[in-house]
Amino acid sequence: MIAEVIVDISTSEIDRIFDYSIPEGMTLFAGDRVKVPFGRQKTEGFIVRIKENTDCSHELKPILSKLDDFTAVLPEMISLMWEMKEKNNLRLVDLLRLFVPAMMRGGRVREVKRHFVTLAEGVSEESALSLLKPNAVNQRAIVAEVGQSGEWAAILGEKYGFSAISALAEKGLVCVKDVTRRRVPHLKPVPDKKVELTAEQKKAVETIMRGEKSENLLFGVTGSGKTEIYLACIEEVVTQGKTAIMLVPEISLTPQMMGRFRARFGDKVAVLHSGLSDGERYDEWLRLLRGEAIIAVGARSAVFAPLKNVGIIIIDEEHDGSYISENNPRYVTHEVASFRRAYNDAKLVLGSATPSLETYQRAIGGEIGLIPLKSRVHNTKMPKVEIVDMCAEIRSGNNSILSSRLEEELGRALERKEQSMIFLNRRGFASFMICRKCGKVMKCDDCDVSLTWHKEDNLLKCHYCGKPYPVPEKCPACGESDMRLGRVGTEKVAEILKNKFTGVRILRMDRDTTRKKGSFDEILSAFRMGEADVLVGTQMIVKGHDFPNVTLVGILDADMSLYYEDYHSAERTFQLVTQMSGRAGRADKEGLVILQTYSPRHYVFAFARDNDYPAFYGKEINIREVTAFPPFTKIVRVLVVSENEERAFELTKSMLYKVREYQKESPKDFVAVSGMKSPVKRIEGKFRYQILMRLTRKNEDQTLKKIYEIVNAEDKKGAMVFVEINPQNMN
DNA sequence: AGCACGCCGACT
DNA sequence: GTCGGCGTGCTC
Repeated sequence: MIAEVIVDISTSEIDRIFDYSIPEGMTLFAGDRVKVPFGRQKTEGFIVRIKENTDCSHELKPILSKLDDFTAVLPEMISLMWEMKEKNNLRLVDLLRLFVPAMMRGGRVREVKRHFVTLAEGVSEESALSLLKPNAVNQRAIVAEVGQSGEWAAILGEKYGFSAISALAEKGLVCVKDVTRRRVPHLKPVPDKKVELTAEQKKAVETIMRGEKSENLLFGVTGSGKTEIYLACIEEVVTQGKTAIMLVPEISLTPQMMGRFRARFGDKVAVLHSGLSDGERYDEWLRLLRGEAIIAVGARSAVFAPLKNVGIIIIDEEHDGSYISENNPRYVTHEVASFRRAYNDAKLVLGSATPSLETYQRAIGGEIGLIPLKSRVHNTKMPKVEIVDMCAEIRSGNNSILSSRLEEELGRALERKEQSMIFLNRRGFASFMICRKCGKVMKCDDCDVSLTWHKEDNLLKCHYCGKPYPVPEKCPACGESDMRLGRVGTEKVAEILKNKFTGVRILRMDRDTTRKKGSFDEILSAFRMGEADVLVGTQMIVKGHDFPNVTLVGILDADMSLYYEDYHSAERTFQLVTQMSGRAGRADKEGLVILQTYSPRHYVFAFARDNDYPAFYGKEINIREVTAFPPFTKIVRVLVVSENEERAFELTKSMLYKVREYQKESPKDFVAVSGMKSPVKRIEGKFRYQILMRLTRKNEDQTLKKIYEIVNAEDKKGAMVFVEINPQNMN
């Protein structure tokens, strides 16, 4: 027999099938990991198929050995691998690596064996206690603690002394065994208040499980009880003997939600997220593969959980950017989930209060089901949102980042001894140009997308059509000469607050203050405990935890994401304002949100203030259609990276020429094609050039295939080429 | 990714 | 005369 093997070396030239002969007496399956001779060395590889014959002309080398005592990659995942290669032009090894915990590769798996103490066979807690003298306090305590379930010797020894354990073992009352220790991620179970579902929730569960659509958008605001619905659906799936995957955004892996899953489903839950150690991740993964755990909860990579017979996949906060992997194997969690849903004939649930335009469009169009949740479970009121015109502030002489209105309300909140959150909208380092007086932002005439400043040639450029514009000296709208590139920092804001309000206690949360592991939770819990009056932070304070004592939320420079140079910006801003508003006044107190902006009349803010997603959607989708942006088109970026600028340039030019040739052949498949330097021209000493195009949806699969062909045919020596579909950021 | 084969400068 | 520089070519 012959095995098709993908060798575990991540290079494009080697990323193809190599045939090996299977030695007599070795049983192997597709998905097994094996050791193989490769060239003059030995390497690990993945079997992707077993077959009878080979097309290979020379003699095959034999497989040396099987690496694990289980099949690491499910047949489903091998199908998924081919699908993802076809759709995204990814390397097969990179995909296989995604399916398997990093720790397994390179023969680094070591099972940790530890002494585990249980009651000896035929010995009950009572009988053991009756045999022990009353003064053998430690031994009696150990017996009581070991009870039915057993305990680790290390833990018992620390509390009661190791001699007591050995004494008990000597008497034959307990049994000490070497057991592979499971590195369980520590999760405090939260009391699972299993409440009766409301009629609305019951109906939602019914529609998800037995409705006509197998994919549904669960559309409801924070506090509308989505988690209850998820739990109920999973419970039902589990009683059917099937498994479940629950996905949450990376940052909102709140201990609360995890805790509720653990409380409801106990050991049946395995968690998979980036915070785990390699060992923990491996153990949890193996429990899923072996069927010891049947519910996978985690961030985007958990969508690859090695579960058979999946009954339901849930993507909570489906609009969240963390569901899109931006590096090496680039993938969109929804697409993977959709594949697994179909493969297993399972249910797929997308949950959000502010769905991505694409998802909502699919729901409205009837492609997937739409389940709206209207009522908030605890009947809390949505906060009042006030929009403050920052240009008016400047005109009236206030040059501070804080509007007088926000300052006033901050003072009041401090007096009332209530907490406030100040959100600073700073993302990426792309700089747009804004007039400090009238708020005019420089935009592309053709694309209605704000222009980005390119440092090298001091030009403003459109990232979608490549058109360059000179940097204006005066505002073209009002003639003001104070045109600036927008940018602020949390440190600065904290400093200003300290000067304005003496004695105010401030916590800062951004990339800098959360670098250390665990500091994220530390800051949040300190704030919850009331150790500070104001929390100043970036993106990361938006999600997750609710703080019952927060009644004021300030959003500084809400436009920062609005004029961020991509077409998503309005959508992102809406999501952000909505979520940030959800932080204010969640309990019995009414909340206030002060939203500072240079463009107070922008439609996003009105819709966000009224909490009217459908209206926002209606407006935004119309703009996308008129301007030919996703979801009506697909944006494709071919990024060329090389240490040699000439090489990057030539390669880009050559591919651009071929793309243009193809565009001439079928012009209807393209909206736009352009080639230019990447906005950030040099990263880590490597020059970056790019080809940007927008494809119409009708023929996108074929057009993409053609683009992949062009890229793959190119001789890429001395350079790297990446093809990105709908890239989130375009540095 | 490795590791060999291959064709040009400073050393016993 | 040889030892070794790392350029490029191949791996079932």
